[in-house]
Amino acid sequence: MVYRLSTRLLNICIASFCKAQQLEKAEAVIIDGIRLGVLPDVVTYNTLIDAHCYFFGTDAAHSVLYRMREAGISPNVVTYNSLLAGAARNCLLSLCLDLFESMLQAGIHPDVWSYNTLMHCFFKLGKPDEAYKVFRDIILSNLSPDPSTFNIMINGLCKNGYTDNALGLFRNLQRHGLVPELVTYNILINGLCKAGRLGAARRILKELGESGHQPNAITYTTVMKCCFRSRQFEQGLDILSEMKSKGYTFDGFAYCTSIGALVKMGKIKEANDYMEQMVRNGIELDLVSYNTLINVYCKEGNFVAAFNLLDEIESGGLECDKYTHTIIIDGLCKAGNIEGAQRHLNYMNTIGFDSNLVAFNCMIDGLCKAGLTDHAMKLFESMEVKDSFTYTSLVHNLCRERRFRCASKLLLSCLKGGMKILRSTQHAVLDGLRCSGYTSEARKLRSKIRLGRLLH
DNA sequence: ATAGGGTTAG
Repeated sequence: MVYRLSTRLLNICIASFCKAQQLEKAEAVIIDGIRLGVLPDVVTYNTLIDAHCYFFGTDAAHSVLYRMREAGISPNVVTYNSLLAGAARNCLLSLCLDLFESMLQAGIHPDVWSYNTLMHCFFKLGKPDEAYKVFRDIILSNLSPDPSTFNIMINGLCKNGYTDNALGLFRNLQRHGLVPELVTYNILINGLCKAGRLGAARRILKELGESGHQPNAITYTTVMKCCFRSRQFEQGLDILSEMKSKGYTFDGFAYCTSIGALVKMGKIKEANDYMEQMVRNGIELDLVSYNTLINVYCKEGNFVAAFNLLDEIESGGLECDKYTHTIIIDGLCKAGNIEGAQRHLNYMNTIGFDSNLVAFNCMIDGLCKAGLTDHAMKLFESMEVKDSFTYTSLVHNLCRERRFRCASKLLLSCLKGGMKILRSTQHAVLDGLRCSGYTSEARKLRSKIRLGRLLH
């Protein structure tokens, strides 16, 4: 009895060190315990494995598993679930499947958590059919699905483009008398909104209000983002002030959503206020937050501060990504520093981001606006992938320079690539050709545009 | 455990 109690205490102690990411202290406690005659048990090792998965990855966790077996302790379903979660987090599908296999071979029955994790992994890798098979297995087996099963399903269906199925599953739950959790509502509202189904999203939001759940900060951030995404800026700002006045705590997500929208609206001063508040409140900055802040600095022309943050990212052990570089390049272009932008673009290419389409688009647009159209054309020709942004910048600028035949050529290759381009852009080219006397060219272009519409 | 945040043209 005394022994069991001690092991429990040992495990509680180890769990708190693991949670604080002090794994060497956890190990030291194990050694002390052994010295005192208190041996680690399966819970001890499971705690360690879970923490290793989280902080150091699956390989580290597997070496703990090895030590566990050496110590003569057999893994159980919890052990495997931790390993599965680690593998799923890193999208290591084949590892997930291997773990399932060895679990079965060891005679350990997977539980709902195991299945949920596998399902989530399939969804994350864009394999909704496989995920659905797992879901069916849960239903057909004598395990019963838990609320997370449905949340993972609804989220996965939304993320993979099956919004209607997600909505259907949600309604099915309600028909069976199950009360959806707040998470479920949040998942569905976000999914519907991203699919452009604003009416349905609003309906679910209303139902959430009638459900007895209190919306949380995530609900507010989600809905706010929905408004901004659909360019309903005033409504988004209303939700922002409601969130503030109701005393919700802002985390990095809420701040970044608000700051990003304010920058887009040109409210740089307000964006800066929120930025200062965010830092003052001690929000730990991750890469997305850094990028958001760098964007604010760029848009207010404070490139010293922007580049300082760039250094801070790297010295803090994070790595700039394509967003960081795009924000810098676009910022320099918009501030009229074309040479600086070109320099950063070259630098970006040398460090391996040479297929950053958005950054190239920003550079093209910047060159165009600076009147360096030929330079922009050269860059355009060197690009392997182009999209409608690329074409729109160039076509508009060529029209401005009254080079309508060149614009027409580009417009055609854009349409031939199956890319959508605004009617107003097409009309700019057509009208330009007509007004400058190229009537037959205009006619030809118009019929080709019509043909293109039929084909795509 | 499952939910929310960052970049470009007109």
